[in-house]
Amino acid sequence: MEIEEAEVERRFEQFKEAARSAGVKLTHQRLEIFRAVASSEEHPGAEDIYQTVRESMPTISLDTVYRTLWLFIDLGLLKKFGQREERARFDANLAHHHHYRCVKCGMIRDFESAELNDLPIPASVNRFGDIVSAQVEVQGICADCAQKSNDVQMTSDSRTEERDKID
Amino acid sequence: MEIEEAEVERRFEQFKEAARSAGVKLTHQRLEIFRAVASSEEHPGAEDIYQTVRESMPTISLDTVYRTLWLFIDLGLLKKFGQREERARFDANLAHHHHYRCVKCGMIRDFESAELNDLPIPASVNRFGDIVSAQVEVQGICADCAQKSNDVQMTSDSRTEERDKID
DNA sequence: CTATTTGCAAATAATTTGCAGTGCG
DNA sequence: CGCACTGCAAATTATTTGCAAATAG
Repeated sequence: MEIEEAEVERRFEQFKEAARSAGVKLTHQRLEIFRAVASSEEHPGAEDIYQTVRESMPTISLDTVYRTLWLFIDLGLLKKFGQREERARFDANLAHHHHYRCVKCGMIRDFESAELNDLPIPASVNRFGDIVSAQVEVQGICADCAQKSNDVQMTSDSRTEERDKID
Repeated sequence: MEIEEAEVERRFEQFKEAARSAGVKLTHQRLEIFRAVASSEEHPGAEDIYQTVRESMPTISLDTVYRTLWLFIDLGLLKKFGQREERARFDANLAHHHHYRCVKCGMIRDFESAELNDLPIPASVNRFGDIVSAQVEVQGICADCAQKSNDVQMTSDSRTEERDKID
């Protein structure tokens, strides 16, 4: 279940470097939280990470785990699985299709592609289990959001507000 | 923003047929909820659907919307966007990669594929906006879950429990 | 008629926030 | 030694549940 030690170390060094150059403090909590994520191939949730880190650091709080994870994501040191889905979204299109989603506003649109319906899934995937279906998720900035960031142009620093709305 | 009327009607007739053969009652609420999802290309959330249906049916309650949506999904009349992510999950693998996920237990694993890293995204997708990245999501039943359902075999009807755990 | 389904209000679960104390750089 | 960071507890948001009244077939 664990990632190879060498890879964990590599991720870890890269992390420390990036954190320093971003000017964030390398606290014990942050190091442990990063290590917990980097050494798991489970795509753990916040609660899982909390439980893991607690073993070596019993006083850590769950909210520190959350704050730290979002911080790392802002810094590009971690990714969320899929975009953060704050809520369930529904689809009445039962045909095989693919998705485009805007990373700014969360807009999702379906599209069809016969070619993408028949993807060359590597044989190695079979080691995980059966394959039932597969589809493509495309991420981008939708036309509306591109428009908006043009409007705002250099009139203000929109970073803070963006973090709220999207991820 | 709306789906063509003909397509909505097609989905709607298919829905009524399927609901009848599943023996569920075709209440006014259910018809309106289905119509709201089928006529939107927004992949609306439960709250969005609630607000839409309320316009024609002001006394409907949000929990009816939820119950109805999950019912439709059980019946295969609707799909959720992505699998229902009940919580955020994190990934320290920053390289371009793809995902396998078990639809039973939610297990997620990364895999690499140079071929899938360069997908032929149809040009029509550009109408939505820029493309930043794209990856493949494979769904299946993982080896563990396949094992388990073998173990249980015909000893009991596991349907109820499954609904809890997965979707 | 009568089992389903609904609306309401209260319960959960995941995540976020305000605040005062703590420790990294 | 100051400001970023942390822990705590309370707040919020999405979703679920128990129960009595309403209704589809």
